[in-house]
Amino acid sequence: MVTQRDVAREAGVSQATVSLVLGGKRTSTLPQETVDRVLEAADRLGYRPNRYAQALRTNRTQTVACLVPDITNPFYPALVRGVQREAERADYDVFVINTDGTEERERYYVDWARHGRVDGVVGAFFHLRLGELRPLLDQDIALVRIEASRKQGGPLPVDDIFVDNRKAAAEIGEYLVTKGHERVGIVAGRGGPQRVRVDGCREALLRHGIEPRIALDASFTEDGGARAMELLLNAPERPTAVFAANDLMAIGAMRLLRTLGISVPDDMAVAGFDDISASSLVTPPLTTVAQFQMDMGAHAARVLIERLSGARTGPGLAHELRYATIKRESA
Amino acid sequence: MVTQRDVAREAGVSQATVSLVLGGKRTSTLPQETVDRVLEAADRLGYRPNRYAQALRTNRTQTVACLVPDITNPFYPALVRGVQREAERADYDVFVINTDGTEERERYYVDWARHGRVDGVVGAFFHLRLGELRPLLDQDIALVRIEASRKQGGPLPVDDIFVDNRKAAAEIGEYLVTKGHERVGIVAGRGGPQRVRVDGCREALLRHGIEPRIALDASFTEDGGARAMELLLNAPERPTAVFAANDLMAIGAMRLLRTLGISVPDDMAVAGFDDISASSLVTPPLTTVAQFQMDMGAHAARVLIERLSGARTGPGLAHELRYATIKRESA
DNA sequence: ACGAATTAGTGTTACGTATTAGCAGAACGG
DNA sequence: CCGTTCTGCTAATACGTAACACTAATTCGT
Repeated sequence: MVTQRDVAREAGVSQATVSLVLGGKRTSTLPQETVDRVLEAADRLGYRPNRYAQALRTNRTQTVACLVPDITNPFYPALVRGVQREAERADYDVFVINTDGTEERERYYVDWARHGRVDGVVGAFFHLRLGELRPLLDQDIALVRIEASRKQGGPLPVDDIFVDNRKAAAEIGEYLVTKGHERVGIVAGRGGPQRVRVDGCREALLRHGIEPRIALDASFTEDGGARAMELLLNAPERPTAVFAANDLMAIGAMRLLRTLGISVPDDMAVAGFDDISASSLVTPPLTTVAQFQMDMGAHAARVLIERLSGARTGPGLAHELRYATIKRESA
Repeated sequence: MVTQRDVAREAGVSQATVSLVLGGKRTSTLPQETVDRVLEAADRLGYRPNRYAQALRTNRTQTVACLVPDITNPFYPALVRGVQREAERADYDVFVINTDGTEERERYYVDWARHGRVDGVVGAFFHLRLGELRPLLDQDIALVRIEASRKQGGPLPVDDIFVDNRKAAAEIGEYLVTKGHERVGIVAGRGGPQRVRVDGCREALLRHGIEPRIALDASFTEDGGARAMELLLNAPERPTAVFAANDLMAIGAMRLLRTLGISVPDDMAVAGFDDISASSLVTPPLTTVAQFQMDMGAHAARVLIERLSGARTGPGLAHELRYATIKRESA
């Protein structure tokens, strides 16, 4: 392992000089000749800075954490990829952490992040509120959140990246109404961003005098979607359309409908949310809301890195990103 | 930030003693009373070791890297999750890196890993051979590879985790034959694990006197699958069944077939490989080979950590993991 | 009773880097 | 010609930890 001392010996200067040259600081305006000599020596020996020594000295780790509920949830890989792309550009490494969307693990990893392993965090939190994230800021760790609705900005330097899930869900609700549906069901999991989606859709329907029947299931997976769908089917006044708060649940619902011989969209229209890759592949293809996760991750990382470099200061901003309703054949 | 010095002051001992106690080494068998006092002080102050200082001192980073082509490829998230689960258990953090399956990026990140940021690497390499990975070993960085076929083990301490893709693909070939198909096409991308899949299926077919027509496309995506399928359709003696070397290509092929009004499986049987989550959701559900990616990742991480802890030594082993052919409705 | 062995620690150092303080010599001003 | 200001560098230090080499006090063996 080549150190600055080795480079210094090779170039006939001191370690301090090597550090000055490689640090790139113009504080002590070294003559070009010396700079060249050092750079050439470093290159010849294949010098690479020891990030751990740098971190110990500077308290900067060139590392960020990306906290997501579960990388195997098809919503998150693209988001993570976006973060990684921008982080790589700025020479940061990325720890990817799964919180499972549990409060315990969210807490655990916020605490973990507080203890010097990272300079900043991009996180999608299901449980933790700003107050509980504050210890991060106190430790001078930058934080960008991925959110499902606009949070009112306080004075803290926490940026939010969000897609207006409420509005998007409302758009789906409106769409179902324009399609002539008068009895609409909503299928959702508990917690996470599901709540605002349910609310948004419901509000839109109420504006048209439609009170949707809402079926919740503990888990927002295919099975959960099927179970919740079953609840709706067994209730009196079966709906003619259903909005599922995410695509997995929508697909689970569609599967149940198929086994029961209920045709989609003729007997039951189905719409989802997220536009996971499977959504365009199922039969019929799913009407849903796309969120451009890669953009979200990339934007989050850019903002985080601006905070870290000092290019961005002051209270955090809410960055609204676009969505798109994708009308396919299921509704 | 609480350091050992703070704990030492609180407990009325020296920093060296704190290090001994927390290091857990029984070298100098301290009396329980002192141990308790130190532990209690550490707990009271909320001491957390500074990993960067530890790394600088010990050359051990408690960090591993997981190199995959692309986290947004549905094959990899579960694999990554498996790695993370086992790494977390052993108190390692995980850098997740996307190589895009390009030689340039694979090289770049092998070089990156050589420079002290990680203790070990779990990697799925498309291009780099053992010789090019050797620098890692020379730097005493452990390496476990994710492979698609058994590699003959040399003396190097590199473990391979693999599923016998050749055999699995052969099984699909056999299955198509038992279904009565006599003209079979194969659709695949170039490079990566696709080659052994193509070979395995082809060999099985040849054993039954069937020479498959093979259509390659540069990219192993849906679009690539559709393009390759088109080649097969335009050729004389159109096949009655097609094996796609991964599910994305199979799904792309099925999509094209649907637009052309060719019924699956009646006019054209389709089989894939990987069992990505979308495969069970498409219509008709796809016959394919499941690989239990989470197990692969977890096993890889366990082996890696055994290497790091010294629990495993000597030449690397090839660890064969199970697969399962999943017969659904598409073939 | 006395040397040897054990116990219970401590002092010190090194890891590789960034940074501050400062030094020797040259250039400069008057 | 002497004091001042640059220029071009270096010595020293600190970051937090692990581990080696010690020591002082106690216990043990015979």
